[in-house]
Amino acid sequence: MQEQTYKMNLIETFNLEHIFECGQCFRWNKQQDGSYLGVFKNNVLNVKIDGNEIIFKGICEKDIKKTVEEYFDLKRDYEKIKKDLSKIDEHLKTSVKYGSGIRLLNQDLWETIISFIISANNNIPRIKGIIERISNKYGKKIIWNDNTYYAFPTIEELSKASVEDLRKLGLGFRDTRVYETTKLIFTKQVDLDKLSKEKESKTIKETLLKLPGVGPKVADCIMLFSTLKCLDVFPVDVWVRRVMNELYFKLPDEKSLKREQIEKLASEKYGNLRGIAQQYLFYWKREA
DNA sequence: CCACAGGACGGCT
DNA sequence: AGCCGTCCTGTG
Repeated sequence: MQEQTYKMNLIETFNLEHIFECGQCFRWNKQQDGSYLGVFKNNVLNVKIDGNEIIFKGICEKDIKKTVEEYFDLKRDYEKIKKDLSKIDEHLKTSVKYGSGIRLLNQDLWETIISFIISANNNIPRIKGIIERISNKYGKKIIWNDNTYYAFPTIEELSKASVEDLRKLGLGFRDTRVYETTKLIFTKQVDLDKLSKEKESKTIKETLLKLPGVGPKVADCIMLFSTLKCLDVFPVDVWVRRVMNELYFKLPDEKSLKREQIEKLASEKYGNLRGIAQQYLFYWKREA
């Protein structure tokens, strides 16, 4: 495959750190020169800010412009979203200002499912390591500039892995969850193509919850960070619980609210864009 | 060496 | 229905 380049003017709603360090992805790494390099599908891409330009360069299966527009959610009007969210209250206004360059990536559904099953009870460096090892072992090799990269394995490729294989790669107790989920998806007992066509968030979530290792939080992350792009979910992890409690309830850390109560509040307060609101709040509190 | 951090799940009430 | 111990590994 041939190297391609695409350049566009830098916009307010595009910041490398905000996009890649807000917890939505695990295969992007900062380089010496401040650019980021990542693998998604069969693409290897470098993204660099140079003065007033964003430069995308790498190996792409399809046209790089189309690939980038889709993956970086460039067709969505984040300026409008930020304006709307900022009107809601001061907390949101502050967090939107803080994470002004956040965009929600359109990541491959299959990869996102497995990645977030691995994320359960886990920290980001370890999650990244596990996904890297899975890709190195089961994914297709991609060579660019004499460097070797590995795509995330396809459903079929990962279905070759046994529970023991997965355990050796450091998944811990998540090995059986990944194994069973892969089997359900490979045999189409859970059909991802059908799921992708489904429109109702409620129905999508019900289906995702059938997968071993997918609970309420992981399901919400999959819906928000993949091509499913349901913006009307509100993933509640310990950090979000802390932020919401701190901002709106000020209960002692021990007696913080239940997930359902936080979801309800988010739904009432933030409406159908609450998924994006969650990202601004999360990034803000996590970094600051 | 032990304590802790991080969601799903199953067993219990 | 809700609560709680357990699952595994890296870090301090």
